[in-house]
Amino acid sequence: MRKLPAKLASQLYGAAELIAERGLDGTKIEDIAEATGIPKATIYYHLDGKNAVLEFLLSDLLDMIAGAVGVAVSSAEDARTRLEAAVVAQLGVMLEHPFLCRALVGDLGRATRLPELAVALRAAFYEPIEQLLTDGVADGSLRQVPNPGAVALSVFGAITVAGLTAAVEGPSDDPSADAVRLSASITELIFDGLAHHPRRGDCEPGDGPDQSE
Amino acid sequence: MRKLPAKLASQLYGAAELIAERGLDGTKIEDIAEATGIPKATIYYHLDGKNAVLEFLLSDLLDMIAGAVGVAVSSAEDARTRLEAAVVAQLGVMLEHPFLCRALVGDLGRATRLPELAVALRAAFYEPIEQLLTDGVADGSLRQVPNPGAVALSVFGAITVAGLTAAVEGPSDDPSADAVRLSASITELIFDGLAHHPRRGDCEPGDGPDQSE
DNA sequence: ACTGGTTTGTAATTGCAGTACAACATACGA
DNA sequence: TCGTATGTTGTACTGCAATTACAAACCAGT
Repeated sequence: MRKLPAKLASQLYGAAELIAERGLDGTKIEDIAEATGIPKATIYYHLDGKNAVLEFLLSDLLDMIAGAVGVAVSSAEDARTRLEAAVVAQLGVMLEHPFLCRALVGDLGRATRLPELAVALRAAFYEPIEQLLTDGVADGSLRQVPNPGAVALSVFGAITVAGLTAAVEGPSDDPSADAVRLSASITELIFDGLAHHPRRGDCEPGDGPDQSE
Repeated sequence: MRKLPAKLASQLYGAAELIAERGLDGTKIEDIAEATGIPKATIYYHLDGKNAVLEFLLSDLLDMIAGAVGVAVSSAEDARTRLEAAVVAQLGVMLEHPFLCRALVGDLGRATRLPELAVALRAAFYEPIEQLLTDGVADGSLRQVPNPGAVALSVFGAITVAGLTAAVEGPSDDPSADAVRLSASITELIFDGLAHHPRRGDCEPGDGPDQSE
């Protein structure tokens, strides 16, 4: 796993769509060779096999996500605001790279079984959120919940599943606009929930039925 | 895909742990034969191949989930209450069958590429939630959101990711107690959100900071 | 031109899924 | 009891595709 020459790296992306479409199993090394223009022997010279191709592509995606989220998270705002920014950032990268996302979903199992990727996955998706939730409690922008771990996981799930689904459903014309739209829905859910309650600040008891519970 | 004799079906479960551990790729048909005690030739007599083994195991899991959720959903309560029950039901089944869940995560890609399973997946996980959200708006127990589809997807993601992770992390001594605990965290998130706000009914403006937005 | 890394074509080699088939078992009605 | 249909299983075989081996270029830099 030496560092792959840049030219080859860029050619390898030509295999992303193929893998996304058919899964790694359904993709022969020969197909990858043909799609990328890199001969089989050369692929094997640089990479350890088919898995390594996937690993390369996905770790790149995860790095991009981790990077974008990292920027979003390190602003000076309160945690709630940074969480919103992180969601937009994460979805932005995902929608920007639908094929890689599809490949990720399609070979998630393999990905989690490749140790490096499993770590990168956590780092890209889960850890920033977990951190923001605890930050939010500290700076008062988010409320304290009884079981932060489980909640962080659910938030992570909400964002990631929505993003992956959107990415899988179809490449969009304007990924970043879609990312903003989608993240608005998600943040509304995770901040305000689905129950009826007065919005922050206003307080009309007539707003929702209040019998039960 | 005739209907597999009950005895074989039960033996097949012996392969779940193996597949969960190593993935379907890493599991040879011979291994499955050995683990289940069903000879290879017999497996091929009844099933169409390795994928069919996974398909059998997972469709069974999905049926169980769909069944349990179906019961939870069809009570006479309001949608919000039924959604809580559905979450408990879904998590209950998942935690009851950690190996199957691990196999599901591990071979999600394959699963979504097997048409029958893809449908069963939607039916077990996503559709009941989507339905409950619209029901909830109708009966007033949940509020209307701007983009119901995206929100349903996020709710689905929140529940499912939390459940799968819990199932993957390790078999528990008391699955149903864990399911209740976990579902409490999740429902709190999806109903009340993470922002500070007065709980339904009470209304102290001093409760949360109110400057921004 | 020499050396050490790359690149690539062309064979092997290997492992495993899936298939073929024959022998055997079991059930059940005639 | 026999015959037939259906299931069970061992064994050998086929075929595909991943991986490896290797030799012949190629391309710096010195």
